[in-house]
This record gives sequence, structure tokens and C-alpha cells, in this order.
Amino acid sequence: MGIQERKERERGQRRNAILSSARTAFIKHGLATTSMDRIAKEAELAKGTLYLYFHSKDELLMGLISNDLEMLIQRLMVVVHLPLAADEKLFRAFAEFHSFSKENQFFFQVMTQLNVAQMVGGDHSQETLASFSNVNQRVVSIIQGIVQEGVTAGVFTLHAPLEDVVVQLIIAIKGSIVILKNNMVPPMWVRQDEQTLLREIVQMLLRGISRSDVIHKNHSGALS
Amino acid sequence: MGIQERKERERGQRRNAILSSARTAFIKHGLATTSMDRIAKEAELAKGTLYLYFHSKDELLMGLISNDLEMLIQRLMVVVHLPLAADEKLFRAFAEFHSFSKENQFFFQVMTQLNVAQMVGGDHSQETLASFSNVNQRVVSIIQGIVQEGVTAGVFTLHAPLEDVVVQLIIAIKGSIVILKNNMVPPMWVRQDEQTLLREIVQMLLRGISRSDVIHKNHSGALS
DNA sequence: CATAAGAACTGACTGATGGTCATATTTGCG
DNA sequence: CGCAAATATGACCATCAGTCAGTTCTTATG
Repeated sequence: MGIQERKERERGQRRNAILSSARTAFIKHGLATTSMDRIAKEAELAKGTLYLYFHSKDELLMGLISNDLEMLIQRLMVVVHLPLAADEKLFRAFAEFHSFSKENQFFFQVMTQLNVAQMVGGDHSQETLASFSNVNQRVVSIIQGIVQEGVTAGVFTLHAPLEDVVVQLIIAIKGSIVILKNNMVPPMWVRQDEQTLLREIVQMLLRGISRSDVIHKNHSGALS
Repeated sequence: MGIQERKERERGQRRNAILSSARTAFIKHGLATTSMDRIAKEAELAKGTLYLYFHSKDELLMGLISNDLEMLIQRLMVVVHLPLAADEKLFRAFAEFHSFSKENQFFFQVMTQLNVAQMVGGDHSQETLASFSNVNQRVVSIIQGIVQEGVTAGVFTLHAPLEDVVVQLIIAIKGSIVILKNNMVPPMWVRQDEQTLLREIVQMLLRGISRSDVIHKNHSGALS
């Protein structure tokens, strides 16, 4: 039945159209001041219609984040295939995190408003949650691949199982970016520009898993 | 004029009573579901009265956080005066951050709802902001003292100015805790328990500023 | 084509919340 | 006491996420 398929496709398109309008609205008016009404207006739909595609505002936000993460993954994949040493590659990967955080201003702000664990328990669409988990898992896998490469090449020495170290790295970087992007520290604290500060945090972490004899290696690549 | 002084004192007491009631209300009902009305009820005051002491809910939350930080500072001071090597001391200091985060569940959740930079611009009480900045500054100073001690003793080798490294450390740790306490990662990611995970992040960071020849030092102290 | 079943959409409405303000009460003092 | 300033009140307002009875559009069938 071609009609069934077309309907499904159209439904997906409308969903994406809503997400796209939501992003436009957020960029126009800022995250805090964008209500569901505004998103509906931007999408030229009634508010009620939004709730036919997303069970809640949180779910809509999660949809936005998933799409963004997809883009990040694309860029990480490019880094993975660069002909570089693992430590340099990892450094570049986290640099992508940062440039991603600059180009997707809302991503890290949205993240602070989302309680993932809470949503898992709620009556949210399994589809949205599954897609979110999936995309997150792929990010982990990519970083894990690079670290593994470094271990094999003898560049890294891990003090904990690979899987754990990777999660630790991601949490530390992600957390730092969240803090910075949401102004959770008094502005006078931060004497360095954000880019430098973040680069040095990454360097500190990488020195923490590097073999002693490469500890002074200069990661001169820009973290931008 | 003793009356003037008494009034000021009473005003301060009332302010503290409100903060105390707010904390009680948060513990009773959770952060997300505690409204200004509930806090007012808990404090046995009308809602309007709260606004005579705090310009906004944000400012009230900031008041709570400031008080909490005061407690953290007390505990950090104890660590500072322990007869330990600098690296061990720093490790213990961050362990205090973590136990603090366990005992003050709301601190790190409140933090995600506070845009400090935004408040600085707004019409918020200078007093509250000044107190908040002050207490934050003291935390930085304490950590800075420990790191300086380590540099002098030759335990640490810094790759950036002292002030910057300290802010980097704090942002990375604080960020990690924020991520964990607010469930900003899919639960299935985190295979380790929170305490171990955080301890290993701290260890990674500390190896990143340690002299190579002490790199394998085992920080066995519990991060609890 | 006519019509019925149902999918998609609508927007007025609800309940809750942060914040305001005209009014009322309490306090300090001549 | 009488009056002014400080303090407290709670009805009220605007806004927002989310609901749902009713409307409009689409498609299958006689």
C-alpha cells in the first residue's frame, strides 16, 4: 500500500518541519522566552497539533538535540579518518565538541533543562528515546575507537577499563562546556577566553592518560 | 540607635528564616515542584513578603547556594590544614566537593537553573550578588593555595598560569558533578557508580598536572 | 459521485506559577 | 494618643504547558 507509506513519510516530514520551526523560533527569541505557542506560530500550526507529534516540550527539545548530535557525529567521523596519531586525533575530536557548542548555541542550554533519567521513566515516545540513546551511543563508540587506537599504539596508558575512561572523558568535557555555556560561574572568574580555557582542560585530561614520555607533547592544534 | 541595629538584625533573621523554610520545602517536595507559594506557606508568610527580602526566585536560590558554599568552605579549610602532600590534599579537596554534592542534593540542581551572568546585568540586590561572588572567590583561593603548595614542593608542573589552572580544575569537576546530578547522560552510559567515576576523573586531571615521576602515585583515599 | 470512517488539525480552556500592588497591620516616637 | 514609616498581605495579572471537544481534510467503498 503506497498510501500508507506516503502518510508515514509525510508524518516524518511534518515532524521535521516542526523541529526546524522550533529551531528558528529559538534563534529568533532565545531559549527561555520561546513557548510552545510561539513554536506553533512559527510552524503555522495550532499548538494542539504539536502535541500530536511530541508528547511534551521536553520530547521536542530532545528531538532537536538528537538532530544536532547527528551533525556532530558526521564531523567526528571525519576526524577519525584523519591520518593522525591517536592523541592528536582525540584532541581534535574534543575540539569538534567545542566548535559544535559554538555553532549550536542551544544544544548545551537545552541539555541543562532535560532530565534524561526522568524521561525514561515517563510516558514519552519510545522512538524519540531510542533515537536519543542511539545517537549518544555512537558518540561514545567513536571516542572509544580513538582511545583504543592510542592504547594499541602505546600512546595512552589507561588507569581504568577503556569503556569507563571514555565516559569519564566525555562527562568532564561536556560538563565543562555546560558550565561555560550556561554562565554557571561568576564571569570574573574566567580570565581566559572560553576556547583557550577549554583547550587547556582537554590537554590536562589527555596528559592524564598519556604515557609519561609523551607528556610534554604540544597539542598546538586550535580548539575551535 | 539600638533600634536601628535591632531592626537590621531582625531583617537578617527573617531573611535566614525564609531561606531555611525554602530549604525545608525543597527537601519535602523536590526542587521542580516547589513554588514561591509553597515556600511562603512553609515560612508562614504571604508570598508578597518573600519579595521584600528577595527580588526574584533566582535571587532566593542564589541565597541558598551561598549559604551552602559557606559550609563547603569550612570543610575545605579542614583539608588545607591536614599534614599531607599537595597532590593528596588536592585530591581530598575534590573529594569534599563530591561528598558535599551528596549531602546538598539541591545545590548542583539549583546551579543549573541559575544564569549568573544574566543576574549580574539585572536589577538584583547587589548584596546577594556580592556575597555570592565572595564565597565563590574564597573557594578558588583555597584550591589555588593547595596547587601553589604543590608547585613549590615540586609535585605539580603547570602548563598554564596558576590562576587559570585552578579555574580549569574547578570547572571540570563542577561540570562533571552537574552532569551526573542532573542526569544529563543516558543512564546506561554510566557503568561505574558515581563516586568511583568522579574519583577517576579527578585522578585523570591530577595526573595532568603532576610531575612525570609521580604519575603513578596511587590516590587511594576514598572520594566519598 | 456520494458517503461514511477515520486521520489530522484546531484553539478555547484549565490549572499552576512567578511576580505585582493597593490595602491593611504593626512599630517607633513625639 | 496620633501619626508616619516600615512591614506584611493576598487577590490579582500575565504567561505557559498541556488538554480535548469539535471541525476539516483524506481516503476507501458502494
